Amino acid sequence: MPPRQRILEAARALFFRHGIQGVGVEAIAEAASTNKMTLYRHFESKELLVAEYLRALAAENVRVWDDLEAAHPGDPLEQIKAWLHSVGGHGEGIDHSGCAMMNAAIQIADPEHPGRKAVEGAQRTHRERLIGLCREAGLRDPELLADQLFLLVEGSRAAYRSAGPDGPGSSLCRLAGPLIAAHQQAAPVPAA
Amino acid sequence: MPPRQRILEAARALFFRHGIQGVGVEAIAEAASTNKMTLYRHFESKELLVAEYLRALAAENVRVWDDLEAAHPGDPLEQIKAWLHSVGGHGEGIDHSGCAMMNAAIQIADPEHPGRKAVEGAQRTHRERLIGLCREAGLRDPELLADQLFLLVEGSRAAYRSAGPDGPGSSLCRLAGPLIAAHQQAAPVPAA
DNA sequence: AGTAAATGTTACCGGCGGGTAACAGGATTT
DNA sequence: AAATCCTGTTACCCGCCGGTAACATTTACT
Repeated sequence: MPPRQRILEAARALFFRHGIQGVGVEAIAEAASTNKMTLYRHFESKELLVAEYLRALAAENVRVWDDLEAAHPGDPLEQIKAWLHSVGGHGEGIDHSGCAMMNAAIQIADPEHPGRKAVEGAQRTHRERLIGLCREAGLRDPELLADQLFLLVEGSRAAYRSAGPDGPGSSLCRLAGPLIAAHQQAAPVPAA
Repeated sequence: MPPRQRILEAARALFFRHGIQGVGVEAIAEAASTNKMTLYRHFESKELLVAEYLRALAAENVRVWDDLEAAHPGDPLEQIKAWLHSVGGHGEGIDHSGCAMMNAAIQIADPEHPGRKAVEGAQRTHRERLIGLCREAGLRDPELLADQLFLLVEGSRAAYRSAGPDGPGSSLCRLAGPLIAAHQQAAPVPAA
């Protein structure tokens, strides 16, 4: 396996565990079974390494969506549900890329950091894809529902960090289910 | 104003702008119109300063709830709506303490950090208070609705960081409104 | 084989950040 | 006025971290 890929993989694992600012380049190189020098032959600086790490994260994020589409072709509603299940459950097989994305968005305070564009772009395409799926599924108020689900998922990730795996974020499907069901009805919610 | 309070206030401002790891003790002291030495006479270490900063944040968080209760006595539903409005809108007058709480939860990777207990406790009481209000308001499925609102708000804060003030987090009230309305009906949501 | 490219190794630099020592000045109490 | 407490100032230590130089080593290509 080429060292560049090993470095990105090691960076990913360490960034997720200790935070972006919490890990030094030397630790990354060591975890990648190489040294600082070769790291700097592949990446100009730590900033750009972080940026590329985030781009890779974004790429994997869309890959998750593509896999879901391949698993449930022509069934957008099932894709949404499968996605909720893949980010909301606990145990193994969970997609943590979105969570890592959110961590990066918070840990990178500098608005000029090259990684911020990657994060913002990923979140944007993420949301648009969700809106598209809600629309394809023929759900009422697709934009509204998509934003609700989007925030629910982001909140679930945040709660995972602050309340642990047993917090309110663990029951994403239970929380999102009635929301989706409410948008499957033909009539809008009656006013109070 | 006593230096201890000035330091906490300066720390709060700087932590919010540049992140906890992004600001050094010297910058905090300088922003508090004092120096590093007096800072260390009031706080054993940066870790403990952070912990106390988070405790103060948690205290202000419950104060916000108390203010809401005082503003709408005996009307839990209005308290909830006012709270959503205070964290969801943009411009001035927004409560950023919860957002700072979430930032801290993500920026502090070390599970042994003394500030983590403050964060976890704050989130717990926060959620419990929300559940209590939903129950008092006579809403259906108060725990479910409370968790939905909780995640929606957390997600809104996260989106604020990754998508800016005009992202999906800006329309919290619009997103949460139908959710609350759905729980005001007597009959449960019909199965699909 | 021989050459070029990529990798490994060591040592180093400069800066910064957390934390402390020692002393000087100001305020308060009795 | 004396003693005490709190504050301000300066200087310093140590370790880490981002980044680089120089050279040795291996790999790969032809």
